[in-house]
Amino acid sequence: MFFDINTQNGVPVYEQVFRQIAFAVASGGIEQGELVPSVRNMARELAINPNTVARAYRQLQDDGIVENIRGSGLAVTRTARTKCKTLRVKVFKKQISSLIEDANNSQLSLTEIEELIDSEFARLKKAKKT
Amino acid sequence: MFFDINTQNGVPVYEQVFRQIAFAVASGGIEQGELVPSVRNMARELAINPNTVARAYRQLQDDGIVENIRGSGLAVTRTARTKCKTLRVKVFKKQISSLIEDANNSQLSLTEIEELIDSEFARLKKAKKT
DNA sequence: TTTCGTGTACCATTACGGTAGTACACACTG
DNA sequence: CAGTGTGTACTACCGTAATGGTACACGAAA
Repeated sequence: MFFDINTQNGVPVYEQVFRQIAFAVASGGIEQGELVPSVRNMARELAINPNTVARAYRQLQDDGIVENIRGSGLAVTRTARTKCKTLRVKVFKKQISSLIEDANNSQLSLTEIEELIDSEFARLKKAKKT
Repeated sequence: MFFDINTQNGVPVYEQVFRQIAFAVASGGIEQGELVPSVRNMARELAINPNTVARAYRQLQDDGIVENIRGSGLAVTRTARTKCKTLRVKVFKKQISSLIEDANNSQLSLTEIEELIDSEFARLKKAKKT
């Protein structure tokens, strides 16, 4: 399991841990029923405080991605993979919605916004080919 | 000139002042060459600290929307209206770019992202009609 | 039972953003 | 020149988010 933590980019460490676990689950890097690394192991490996890891794990529990097996650790739930995906979609919807709304509230028409997004996609697709 | 400040929604006060001035300029509410309300007047009117207003004004200067006429106040620049628009577009591009990139980095394909955005637009257009 | 490894709750510390208070330099106006 | 109104720099305070340190409760394993 490879994780890398960047403390310089403004994204909270616990958030990075959360995302990377969720990503590993979604992409099949961790199977259902499997235990995630213990709070302390993970903390040692990443050279961060156990409590920071615990915070990420708590969030994973709140979202139903892992569950507490008392005395053993945290296991990936049966529905985790689906949940990761729908959760991601949900978050994205919220973000895109508020972004568009903001833009529309400050002198950008829906048409203009659509054009800007289209050109961004064109850029990305082109970049991917190379 | 009507401004309303909301201290409960998490958006910094200075940011709200900045946006509302920029919006007023972009929509023609304040003409070029016109002076914006003085730091102290604006502060009194909104019942906030002059320094908070000053911070917003400084940002407006940095973006070339107003300029300092020593002893008189801050005047809307000749190019302000254009600048407001291009600035807004620039900000939006940056936001949409990082949003899409993030999503694409976590199990969402470009195609899926495009579909999500499309459905969001459909929702908005429908909402606008009513 | 004893030992060890789980997660977790609680509190302290730190860092940072936002805001406020004060004092200053300058230019217009009379 | 005197007085008033500009913006601005400097400093300090406050709240909150992020992280770290410690102690606890519980279950598995020997």
